[in-house]
Amino acid sequence: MFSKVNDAEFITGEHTVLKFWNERHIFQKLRAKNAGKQPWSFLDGPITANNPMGVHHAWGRTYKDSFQRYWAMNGRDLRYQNGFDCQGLWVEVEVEKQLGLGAKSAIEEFGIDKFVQECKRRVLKYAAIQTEQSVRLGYWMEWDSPEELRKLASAIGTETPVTLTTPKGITETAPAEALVSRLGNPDWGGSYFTFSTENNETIWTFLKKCFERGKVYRGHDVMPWSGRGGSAYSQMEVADGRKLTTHRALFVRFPLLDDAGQETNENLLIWTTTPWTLTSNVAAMINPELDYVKLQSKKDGLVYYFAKDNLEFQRLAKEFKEGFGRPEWQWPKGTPKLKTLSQIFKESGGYEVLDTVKGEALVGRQYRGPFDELAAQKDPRGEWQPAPSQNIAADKDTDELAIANLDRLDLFCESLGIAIDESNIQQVLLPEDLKKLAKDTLARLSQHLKCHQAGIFRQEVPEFSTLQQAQLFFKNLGYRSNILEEFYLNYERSRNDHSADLSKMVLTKLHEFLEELPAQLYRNKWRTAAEQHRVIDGGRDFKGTPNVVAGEGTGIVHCAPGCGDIDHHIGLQWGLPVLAPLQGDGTFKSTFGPFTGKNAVHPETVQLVIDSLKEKGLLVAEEKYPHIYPFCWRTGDELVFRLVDEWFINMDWRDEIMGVTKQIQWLPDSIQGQEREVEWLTNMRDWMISKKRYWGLALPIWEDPETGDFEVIGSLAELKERALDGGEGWNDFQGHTPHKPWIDGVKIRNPKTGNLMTRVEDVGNPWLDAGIVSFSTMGYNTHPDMWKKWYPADLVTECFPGQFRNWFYSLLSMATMMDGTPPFKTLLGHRLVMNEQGQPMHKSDGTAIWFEEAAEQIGVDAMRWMYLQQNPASDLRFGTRHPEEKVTLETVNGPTNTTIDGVPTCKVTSGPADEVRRQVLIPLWNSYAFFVNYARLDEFDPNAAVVPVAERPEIDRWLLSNLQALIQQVRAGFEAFDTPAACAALARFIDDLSNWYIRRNRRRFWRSKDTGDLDKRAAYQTLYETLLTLTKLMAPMTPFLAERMYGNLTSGQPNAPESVHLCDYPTADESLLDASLNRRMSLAQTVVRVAHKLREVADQRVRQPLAELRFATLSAEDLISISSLKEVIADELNVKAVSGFESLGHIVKYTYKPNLKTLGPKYGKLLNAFREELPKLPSDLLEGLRRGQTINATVGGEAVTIGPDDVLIGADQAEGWVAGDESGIQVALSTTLTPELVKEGMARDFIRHIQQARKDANLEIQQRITVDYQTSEPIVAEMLKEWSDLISSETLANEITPASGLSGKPVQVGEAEVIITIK
RNA sequence: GGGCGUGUAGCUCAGUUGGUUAGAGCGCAGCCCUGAUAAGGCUGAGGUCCGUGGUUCGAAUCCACGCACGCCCA
Repeated sequence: MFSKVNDAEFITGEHTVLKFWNERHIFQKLRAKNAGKQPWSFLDGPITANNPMGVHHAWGRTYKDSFQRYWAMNGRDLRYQNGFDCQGLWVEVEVEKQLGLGAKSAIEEFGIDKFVQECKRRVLKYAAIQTEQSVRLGYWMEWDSPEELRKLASAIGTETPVTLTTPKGITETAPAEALVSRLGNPDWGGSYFTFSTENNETIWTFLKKCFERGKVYRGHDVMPWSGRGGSAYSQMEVADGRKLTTHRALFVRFPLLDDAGQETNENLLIWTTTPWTLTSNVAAMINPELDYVKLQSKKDGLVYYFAKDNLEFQRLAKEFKEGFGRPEWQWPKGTPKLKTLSQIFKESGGYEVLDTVKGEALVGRQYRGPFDELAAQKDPRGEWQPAPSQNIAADKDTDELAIANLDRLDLFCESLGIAIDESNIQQVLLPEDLKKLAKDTLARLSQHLKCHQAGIFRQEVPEFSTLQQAQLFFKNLGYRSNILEEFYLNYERSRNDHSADLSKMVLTKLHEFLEELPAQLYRNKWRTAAEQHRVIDGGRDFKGTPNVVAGEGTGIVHCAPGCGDIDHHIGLQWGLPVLAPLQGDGTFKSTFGPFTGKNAVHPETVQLVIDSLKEKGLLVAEEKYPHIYPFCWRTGDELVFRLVDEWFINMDWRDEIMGVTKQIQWLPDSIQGQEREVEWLTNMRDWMISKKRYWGLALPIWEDPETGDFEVIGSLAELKERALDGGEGWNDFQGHTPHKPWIDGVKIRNPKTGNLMTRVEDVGNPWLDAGIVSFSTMGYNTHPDMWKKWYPADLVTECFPGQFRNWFYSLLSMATMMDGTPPFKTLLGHRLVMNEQGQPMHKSDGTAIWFEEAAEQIGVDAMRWMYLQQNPASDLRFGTRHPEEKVTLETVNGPTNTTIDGVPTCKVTSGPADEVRRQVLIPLWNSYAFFVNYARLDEFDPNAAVVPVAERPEIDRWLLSNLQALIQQVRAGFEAFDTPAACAALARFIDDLSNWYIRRNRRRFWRSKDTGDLDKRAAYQTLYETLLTLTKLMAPMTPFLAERMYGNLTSGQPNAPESVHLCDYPTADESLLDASLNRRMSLAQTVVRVAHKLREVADQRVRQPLAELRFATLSAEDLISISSLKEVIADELNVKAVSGFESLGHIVKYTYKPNLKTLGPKYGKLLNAFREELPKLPSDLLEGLRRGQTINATVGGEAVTIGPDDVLIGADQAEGWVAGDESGIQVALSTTLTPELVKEGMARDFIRHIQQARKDANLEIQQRITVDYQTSEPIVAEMLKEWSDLISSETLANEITPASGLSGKPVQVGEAEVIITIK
């Protein structure tokens, strides 16, 4: 017997279901049921275990859970392993805050070991929290018990043994560190933690493979650096610490040199706010498109170049008046307004503008640097770390440019693609040949440069389109030979002067140039900074705006590749030497003469720079310059940019990764994931895998401090062997996880030198941790059979913006290196969760919605449906958090007014969730409630003899047929990872069920209980079957609601599985699928829809019966189809008669329009004539078309043949009828009312009002009443004479009596006003 | 600067190989239905289909150029 169903109360219902699952161990039963069957492999992307979950995490987790539930119901075996991302700076930052540690040195004082244990503790704490939240979402995974995780968290860092019970029921007793290092291993079960030893060790395996292929190398990068903090900062941290400050800014001249290397009286004028960086100057950057003035100072006759716009530019004029964008950032008192350059030169004796040139003209000019006397400037290599030399060799081999012996000019020409020999060299002079020569030369230059690029410069080589462009490129590269110039001049001359000698000269110079080019390029590598000072193109940033602009400076920017981010990038592009002046503590290195040991940002250092420049006569002017500058948010010190050593993986095997990428299905299609990933792979740089921090993967790189030799170790076993074989420190390390600081004590012997090798200090990039999981979590090293079973994953899913270069990238590249295969078959990406206005939600302004706030206010089923129905390619506008409205949440553990992390809980509203409830969940629930509540009254027995479907009424067969179609659609949706399609199909079906089937069939359920007729039983059985199937279909999507409905529908059914999630997923019964029935019903629904519209037009409410509806169709078949459903139509529309006609010509005026789609191809240009003339053809002729005949007519003066398909027929207004049409079906509705019809309409109104009154009075369905009414209209009594029996039986009224003195609001019965009361 | 994508109703978005009167949901206005329904249905108002030019009998759709926005890259 079913339990009575009341309001849905979705959220408390979810709580009940959670308890039910828990108490009955449903998840465990599901796993047992499918154990050992065909696997379906899902690989979870690790969630950062550093904060509680927000609603944005729930989207992906809903996909993950729904697909797993779907495949489990299809009998597949699953791993159910969740993942936590545990290592990295994000954890360190939070732990530092928590412990009040201000700087890197503070961490070291605190103790790296204790710090690392704190990081583990935090991760375990949040893993426990996220586990609880995920359980609330209904996310079925093999979860570790949150209590066990908390137990480990509190014990970490102590030696006391702890007893851990794992999800697979194994108990182990050991110190927490040892237990934690093994979390997630296949024997224990439970979530994987990327800090586990297996995860870290598998990354070692990967890095070893990279090393064996010669891909690991040491390079460098320039990072924001805090001297006192002793650490590099991320962009985010930098943004936090910005402050307004005043620097001593300098205008400095760099004397330009002539071709012979002698100083001229011309100078570049540069400007800097960081004087200390001048010590490491290498180049000067200009913007080639900008105009530069050539200005002569009257004081000493020196000539200066700087941006023309800067001469009169009022620098910081706006900031002087308005400040720097924040109220507290006003122009500092005592700092004078900035002078224009014009003013500065006027004050020192005046100036004269000699000329204006484009920046392009300066490119390649050499100059004398401001601190060339320093040893660092004379070091031939600077800090440049060449890429592995074998790469350069390899690239040289691919240089296909055949530089043949000059004696065989013909061969050379041939290599350039010009067929010619020396005997007819005259032909070279033909303009076409010159053109071709120029074109081919440029192409060859591009190709040639690309071949020699590696290890020398990084600038992308364009396909040169002009010789000037090529020349400029070479100048940027510091190419100093004049051969190119000569070639260029000869080429220009030969275009006008066709002589064989000149022609030969062109080819000779070209040959010489190409021959010399590599030597020139490689020579640059060994030139000192002092020898290489030159003007270069400053390039553009990622937005395409030039790095160098006129305005604040001089339009010439001094470039110190070891001291600035842009400088570094541009420097690498053009192959400049990199001078790194600073040590880790922010002081100068020993190669910087008088600066050695001085702090870069100390005022004394600035003074020293100024004094030195003055002495050399290079200081043009000095000023106080206020600006926003980054400071260390911990120490308050000014940040500097510092060159740091980093470790890289050379990604020159990108083609292999692309090959793997292309074997994967990337969803959704519209996002072009594969193309994006391939594009990223095409453009990406080498992978920087190191980070100068404490908590993370210990990079398994051991270095010989003397020679710089390094080795990558592939496993702890290998390390142990090496450490015990002549190394040291293994015994002290043993018993600890391979993290800093413990691992750092292990040393190995360099077989080449016999020196001890020490591990590099760095930790790893955290994307290594996440990228290895397709190997580590499936046991690649330790459980190879298991790995073979589960690899590759059938699905991974993740929020995609950003992941193409993060997780997806690391998964793909690591799998390519490890196994050469795709780590997953399908990737389903989804976009971001936004607020209702489409804006991002922020933690800081209180608009971020926490998971539990949404779960306990919106309901998890509604949330899940929202995610699943959302197009994954679009942002989801989830809802709004109202930070000012605090609320108390009723959770499964009782009321709370804070989130799991202690934030006060606030009101959350969501339009989309309301809609889901209104359109899907409530109609479904109401359908279910309708069934259950009538079935209870009727004592319907689900086990009663089944009425064969074939014997059930057509509408039952229609519903069941539609249900089979639905099963197919939902299955197809899941299998294509297209949940929106599945949701849409379900929503449509639920609408049909509720608003068509149930509404149409209500009366079949009302008949008194002892009737016991087959028709009624058929109705119950049809609806029961449908609802039960729906619960199974929806179980993966709305697991709670489905479980509740299923539980009640199957109560007292001993053979039914105890949970909907233990059922098999429904399979369509094709024998019940009746496409023609579905089509017929859909036609009838069309007729009904049109007729409803017509009632609207005629202003006739549905309760008013009408005499007749007539319809006509294009095909006889449709006419029969609709006729078969006449009763349905009549009843639905409240008309007395429904009749089908071949033509409605007698009551309807037909309109004919040309079907352009079919006529277009046949008659093309006549179409306009068709449009005009066809409707005007004689109506008897056109009528033939309606009967399916082909007619001949004259259109546009031409004889044409028109078939029935060539016209579109519509129905227009007629007299006494209203008429309309849709999709070829014409419908006419009689509007003439007889007194009988009017009275019947009144009766229906009367019933309706009584029913409303019953409802308002909350009467039970079966309760009987008496009715009083009062009216001044005699027609009411007349109506009742005829209709009181019906009214009484419909409303369970014992009597209907006229009365007087009734109070209450009169209601409309037909035209009459009546007061009706019930009791 | 290069590549990719997007531009359709107040908002969010569909729109098939080019075809007639460009659709849906939300919101707004009105009406209707309802003894399962705190739901639902219908109608209406609301459109320079980003702009310009081209191809075509016919363009939201195809092509070219431009504009705006987004993403990726350097």
